[in-house]
Amino acid sequence: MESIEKYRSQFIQEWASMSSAWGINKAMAQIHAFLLLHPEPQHMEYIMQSLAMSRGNVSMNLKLLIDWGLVEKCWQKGDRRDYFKCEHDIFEMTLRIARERRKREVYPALKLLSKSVEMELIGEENEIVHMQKICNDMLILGKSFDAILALFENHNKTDFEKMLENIS
Amino acid sequence: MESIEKYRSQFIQEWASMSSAWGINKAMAQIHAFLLLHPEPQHMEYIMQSLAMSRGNVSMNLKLLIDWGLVEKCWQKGDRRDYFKCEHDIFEMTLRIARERRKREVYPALKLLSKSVEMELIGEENEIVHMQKICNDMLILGKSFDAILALFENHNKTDFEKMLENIS
DNA sequence: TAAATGTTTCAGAAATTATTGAAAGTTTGA
DNA sequence: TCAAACTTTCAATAATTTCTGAAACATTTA
Repeated sequence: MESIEKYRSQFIQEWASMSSAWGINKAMAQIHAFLLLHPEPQHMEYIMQSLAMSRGNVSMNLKLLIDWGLVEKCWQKGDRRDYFKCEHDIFEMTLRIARERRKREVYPALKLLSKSVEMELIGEENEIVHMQKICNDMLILGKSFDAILALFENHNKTDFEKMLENIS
Repeated sequence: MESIEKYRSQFIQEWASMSSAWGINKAMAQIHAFLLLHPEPQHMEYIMQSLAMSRGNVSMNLKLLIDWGLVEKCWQKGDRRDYFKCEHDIFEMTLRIARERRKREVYPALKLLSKSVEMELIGEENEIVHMQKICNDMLILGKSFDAILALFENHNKTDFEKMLENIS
């Protein structure tokens, strides 16, 4: 008969240890997992205490999570403190992550590639043709992935499940 | 009539500046872009000089690129130095990146989620049910993405293009 | 309006990651 | 077998990123 806190913090630690491979910082991953695993909204004091993290760090990373659309503020009546709740629907959560990554990571890459493809170069034929081909190929594949993500963003869970059935 | 070197290094710099958002280190991104944009294999000395990077750094990151399956060593007859060439087929390159990321990032996450779902907990009903549900939902969605990646890995470019046509 | 309660910001400190360069290691061919 | 040519490793250093905590800021209510 172990307490749930123990399993929760173990999960949070292990989840956060993978965060750098996924390109997000550890504190952000911890706070997100913490809110995800709690059924009810939590306030800052309790997050700070549970994760042994400074007020500044919690505040900054909650703000980042809000920017990503993964967490929002809410209030409990009779309590002046801000509470924070996260999206508990995993499909919806994934949609939001996909949307942000598309905006922050995919789009700048496509922009650089388009610019490179459009650039008109003269001289040293072989190498230029090669560079243009590489950029063009990356642009085409990049656009395909972008299209897949856009599609994912604009469909609901049922559509996605149907697509998965068709695909396999 | 500008020299191609200028455009090449500009591309390499801008591409590498996005690397941290994609979770890979700058030197690795630079070397990969450098080899990608050169039609012929290159040796270490030239990479070091072109990217103004130390021997150790180039050596280490070439090794990492080889581990990722993105670069391989080759030789030119009459020359004892190692030359390095990268996969120039962008679709094949993407396949290899997908395969590695699946192995390094997706699989450990699925493993943790499975472990958490299988864990038998007693007491504090509400919170446990919630935690199990979240882990289970993440596991299901994670498996779907893993399946999509696996599918991508096992098909060729033509299959992929067909899928894209059907999907839109 | 002022005290109480709560939140955000930000400069400096700490931790983490990346980079260098020189020494050790390896391979080749005379 | 030895020297020449080249590559790898790794301890020290540098750069970057993250975190802290205290001060500034904001809001509420008596």
